[in-house]
Amino acid sequence: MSKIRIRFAPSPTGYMHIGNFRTALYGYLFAKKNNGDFILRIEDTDQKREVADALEKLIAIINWAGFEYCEGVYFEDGKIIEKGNFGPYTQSKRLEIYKKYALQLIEKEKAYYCFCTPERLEEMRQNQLVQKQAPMYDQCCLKLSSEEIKKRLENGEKYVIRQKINTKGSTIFNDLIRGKVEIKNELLDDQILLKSDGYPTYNFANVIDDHLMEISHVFRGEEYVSSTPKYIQLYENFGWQVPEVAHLPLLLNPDKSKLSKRQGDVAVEDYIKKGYLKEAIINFVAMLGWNPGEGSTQEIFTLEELVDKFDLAHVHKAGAVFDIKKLDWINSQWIKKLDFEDLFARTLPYYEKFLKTLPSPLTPLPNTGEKDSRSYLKKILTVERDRLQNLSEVGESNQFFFKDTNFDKELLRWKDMSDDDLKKSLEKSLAVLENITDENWTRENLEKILMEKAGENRGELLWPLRATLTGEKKSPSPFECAWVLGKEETLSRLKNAIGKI
RNA sequence: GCCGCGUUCGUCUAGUCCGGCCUAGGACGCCAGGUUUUCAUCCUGGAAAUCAUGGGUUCGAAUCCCAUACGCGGUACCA
Repeated sequence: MSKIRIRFAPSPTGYMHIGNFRTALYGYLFAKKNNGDFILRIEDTDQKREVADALEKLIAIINWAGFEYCEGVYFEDGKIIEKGNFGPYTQSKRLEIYKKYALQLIEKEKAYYCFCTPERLEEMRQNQLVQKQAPMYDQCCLKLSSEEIKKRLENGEKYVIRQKINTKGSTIFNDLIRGKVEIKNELLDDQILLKSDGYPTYNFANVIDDHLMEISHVFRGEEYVSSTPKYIQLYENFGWQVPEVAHLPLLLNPDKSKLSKRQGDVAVEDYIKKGYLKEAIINFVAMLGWNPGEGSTQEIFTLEELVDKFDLAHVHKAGAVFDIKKLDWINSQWIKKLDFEDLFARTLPYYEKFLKTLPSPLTPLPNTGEKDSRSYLKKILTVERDRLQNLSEVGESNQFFFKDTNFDKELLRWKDMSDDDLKKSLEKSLAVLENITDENWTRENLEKILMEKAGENRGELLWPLRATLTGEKKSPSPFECAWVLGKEETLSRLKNAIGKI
């Protein structure tokens, strides 16, 4: 058996569609699992859709996700480069190759020149639609004599090259996910292989490149199922071996239509921006259409585990609705699971962004006895970690760590406490906290000492203290807050409140 | 319209190939209780699928066969 080679072949359209991302993931998993090659090819055959920087961004996402590939297009030292023995891997650099093969097909009478204008094609299509016929090319240019073709070519007339489809019988192919698929050939259109701008269509370039690059397995979305017979005819026309194909189920909107921009975010970049970890996105997207089978109830997977467990037999045939709630849950699981320093490094940008949204952050950050704000942020993250659904929420629900709190006597009051008792409670906290030395100012100690002092009626001591420190109804425990704020800031907030009662 | 593919709790799914262990299991979400001064985390429990529908085969069907319905996809000088 020849080597397994899978390619991921995106178009640089400006962003990475999450469905496309999953195609990349499955291809990567399958290649790795089977010790095969994973290759990145760029399908930039649509000049109208060219977007600046799209290629760099696309490669950045692949790298970010950790889908290592051994051949194809790379972005290194600010430059786009290519590596591998089957290049170029950028289709716009392969125009001569496509032309050569298209001409070969014409010689074999499996393709022909077509001079029809887009206008004529559109009119024809409308007529067919009105007559309730399937829109299909009428093979008008197939009837052209070789002299006429030669003349029009010499006149510099615009042309495309069309595939001459064999419409007899039907094509049967084995889909690795769906099993046998049969499509009648009479339904196939004489599709365009080479466009008038000299670029190939996706349909043509794919076949040529997959063969030339010795791709063994083609992974692509379900939307290509009905085009597959046309590709197979192409392989057969050239006398090439047809690769194995696997058509992946679609990702769906909540209304079951194909996942689209209109109903939420579809770009991987959007999810990164919102603070979803790559581990969570990969984990989630992998489970949309695949499961480990054998009664496994495991929900959280690393990339390595996925590589180990992945198999085509458990890929679903039906599309899967993209449920953001489950992504949120998986993300929160990963936030808890990740190594703290790693998590902090990834969270820092979100903290910095958050800091900028504050109208007047405490400047400098509360005097915590720390040398820099970074260690202060670390303490906050320790406290926030279990509460985060995604990284961009950082800081938001704990703004009191960054700015002064408003004094609200009613909030401070535990049940129907009198002003006098309230004051006594805060003074008691103050007295206790004042006696704790800087080195004993740890979360554990604060909890131990305060719980001890609070005794039976913990609410009477702890509620006013927490409310004083945070100015919020719902927030982390007073121990955590006092620990993060540090001794000096904690005492200052307490004294301030006592003075106002 | 035509063609293709699909259909198990609201959602992701196990089970389907090799019928009985399925009065259909897990997870998210939801609800209730416990833990917590509060929130979150965590723990326990609950509601939630007549296995799209109808027929057939069989002692027995989510599982095999047929039909129907519904959904989605394709039908481009887009990929």
